[in-house]
Amino acid sequence: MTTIKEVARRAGVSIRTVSRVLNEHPHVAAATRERVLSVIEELDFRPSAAARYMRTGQSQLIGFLTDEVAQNAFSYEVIVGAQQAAWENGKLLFLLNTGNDPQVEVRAINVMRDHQVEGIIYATMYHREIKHSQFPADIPTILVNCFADDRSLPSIVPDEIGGGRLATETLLRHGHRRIGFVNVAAQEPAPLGRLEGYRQALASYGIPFDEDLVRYVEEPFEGLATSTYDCVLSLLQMSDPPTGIFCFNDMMALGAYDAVRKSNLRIPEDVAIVGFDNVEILAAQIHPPLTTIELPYFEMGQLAIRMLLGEVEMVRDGRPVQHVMECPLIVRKSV
Amino acid sequence: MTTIKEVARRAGVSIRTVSRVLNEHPHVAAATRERVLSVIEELDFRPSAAARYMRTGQSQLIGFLTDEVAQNAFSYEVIVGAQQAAWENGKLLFLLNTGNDPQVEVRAINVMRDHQVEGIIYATMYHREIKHSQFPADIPTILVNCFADDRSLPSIVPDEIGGGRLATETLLRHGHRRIGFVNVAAQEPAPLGRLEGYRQALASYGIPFDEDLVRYVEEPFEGLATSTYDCVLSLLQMSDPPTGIFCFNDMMALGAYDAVRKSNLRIPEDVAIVGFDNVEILAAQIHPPLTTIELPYFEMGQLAIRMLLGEVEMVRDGRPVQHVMECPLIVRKSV
DNA sequence: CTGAAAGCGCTAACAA
DNA sequence: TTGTTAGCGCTTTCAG
Repeated sequence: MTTIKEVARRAGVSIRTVSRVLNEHPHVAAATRERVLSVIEELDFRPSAAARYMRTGQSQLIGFLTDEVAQNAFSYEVIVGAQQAAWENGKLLFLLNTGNDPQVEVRAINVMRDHQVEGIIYATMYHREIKHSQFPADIPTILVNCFADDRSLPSIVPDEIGGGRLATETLLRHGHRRIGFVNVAAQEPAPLGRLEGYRQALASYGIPFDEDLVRYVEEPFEGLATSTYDCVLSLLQMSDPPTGIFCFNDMMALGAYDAVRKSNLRIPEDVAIVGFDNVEILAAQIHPPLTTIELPYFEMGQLAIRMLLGEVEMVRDGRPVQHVMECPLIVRKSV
Repeated sequence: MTTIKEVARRAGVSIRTVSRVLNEHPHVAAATRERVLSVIEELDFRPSAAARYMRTGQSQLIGFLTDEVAQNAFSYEVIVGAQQAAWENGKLLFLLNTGNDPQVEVRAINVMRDHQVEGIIYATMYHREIKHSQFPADIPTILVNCFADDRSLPSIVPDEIGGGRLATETLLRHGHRRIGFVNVAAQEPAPLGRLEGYRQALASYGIPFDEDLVRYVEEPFEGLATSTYDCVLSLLQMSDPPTGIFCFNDMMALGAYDAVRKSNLRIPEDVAIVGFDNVEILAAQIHPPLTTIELPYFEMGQLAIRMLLGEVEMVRDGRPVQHVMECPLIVRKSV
C-alpha cells in the first residue's frame, strides 16, 4: 500500500508537509502544495482511515442496526434516507441486520463498539416498544420506528393517530358518513393509534362511533389480504353498509378491492378506499391507484442522522426527545 | 476509552499477555488467563478494530455498493443475503447507495479504499451491462445482477433464459398451447433472455412461435400494470386467444389479473398466469395467489460474499467466472 | 509462560 | 514555511 511516507519521499518533503496538504492546512507554500498534490495523484494515494482515526479519535462511522427492516419490502427506505444523509456529511454506515435475535443484537452492538462508531441508529420493522437496556450508555443512540420502555433514548416514530385521522377525514371530506375500518388485532402503536385517529376524525364530524364498522383481521402476514376480503365482504353486506373503507395497510386494501369487485361495486363511485403505508409497488399499480397514507421512512432515516450530527436536538428539558413524524396523504384514485 | 494498557495494569500483567488472551493464544497460564478475562469483563473492554487493523492489515470490512438496489422494493434482498453471509464470517458491510450518479460512484469507491475494504460488491437494480473501468484493480470485486462490458470482473446474474423457459413450460405442462407473453420493450438481458426462454420452451413442445402472442409494454414503471391491462385485454380478444399468459414481472401480472377479470374469465380455470420476480407482497397477497418465477436475490448476495471469501471460485481457466443463478418456480394458484 | 520494545500510517505539539 | 518526533491501541519479534 502507498503510504504518506512514500509520498513525502517522492515529493522531497517531510511527511508533516504531506499531512498538511492532506488536511488543507494553511501555511503551505503553493509550489510545495502543488508538488505534493501531483505526487499524490500520480501514486493514487489515499490516506488510511484507520490510521487517521487512531490519531483523531474520529471514526466517521455510524452503526445502523435493524431487527428486520432490511427484510421488509417498504421500511428499507429508512436505510436509504440514513445512508444518504450520512454520506452528505462524510459519514459511513455499517449495516447490521439482526433478524431479531437478541444474541446477535448484543454481538452486533459490541462490533459497533469495536469500530468506535460515533452513533447508533436502531430501526425496527414495526412500530413498537423495545428494551432500552441493551444499548451502551456511552454511544449516542437513536431509535427509529420504536421507542424505549423507559423513554430513556431519543426516538423517531410515525404519527399513527394523525395518519388514522387523516385517512378517515379524507373519506369524510368526500361526503362519506358510514366508514368502515379494517384493523389488525394487536396491541401495538400502529393499530391502536390508527383506530384512535379514526375515532377522532369521526368525533370531529359529530358522527357516533359504531363498533360494528370496525373489523379486526388476525395477523400474521400470510393471507392478510384474504382475511380482509372476508371482512370487507361482510361489511358490504350489512343492512346499512359503509361507503368508505379505511384499511390498516395497502396489502389489506388489495383484499378490500377484491371484495368490492366481488360485490359488483365500483371504486371509488360506490365504495371509496384508503390504505396506509404507501407501498408504491402496490398502491401505484393496482386499479384504480390507491389513495393512501405514507409512512415517511426516508425522512425518518434522514432525521436520525441529523440528530446524531447535532443538527436536530436529541434532548430537551433534560429528557430525550421523541420526534413524531407526520404521515402525509398520497392522493390517487380510490377516493 | 478503555485500552489494553489499562487492562494490563489492573491485571498486573504486561500488555503482551493481555493480547495473548485476547487472541486466544496458547501458552498462557490458566490462572493468568482467568485474571485477565475477569478484568476485561469488569472494565467491559473491547479492543479497537482500527488499531488491530493497523497491525494485522485485516480490515474485516467489505464494501457494498449499489446503484439503486436499496431503493427497490425487491432486490434489496441481495443486501440481506450479503450482510448475513458477511456477519457469519466476521465481516462487516459498508453500505453505499450511489443513486446511479457516476461522481458519487467514484467517490464511494475511494471511500472504500480509505477504509481498506477487503472486497467490493457492486449490485445493480436491473440486470445490465456496466463499465468495468471504474473499479480499482487491487481490490477483489464482484458484480451482482450485472456484468462488465469486457467480462473482466467475476459476476453473478440470474438465469433469465432458464426462468423464461420454466415459466412457459409450467403453462405448457398444464396443457396450455396458446401462450401469450407480455414483455417490456427494452434491449436488456431480462426481456431478451425471458423471451428466448419462452421461445425455447415452445420449441421443445413443437409449438411454432406466433409473433402475435408476444406483446410489448413500454417502460417506465409508472402505469406498467395499466399498460399490461391493455395488452392482455387485446390478447384475450383475439380470435384464437391464449389460455395462458406469461408476464414479464409480478407487477404486470397485476394488470393481467384485472384484464382477465374484466373479460369475465377466471384464473386459472379460463386463463392461467405466470409472473416473474416473486415480489411476495404482491404475489402472495393477490387473489388467486400468483405462480411466479423467483429471482434469487438473497442467494446472489450470499454467493458474492462467499466468492470474496474464497469459498467459491472467482476465476476459472484464468477468466473471471460468471455464475448464472437458477430462478426457481414458486407455485401458487394462478396456473 | 511472560515481558520489553518496535512499528502499523497518520496527526499535531514543538522546534527550527 | 517546513521538519522532527511522540504517540494513538494494538500485534508481534525476540528475549528471558
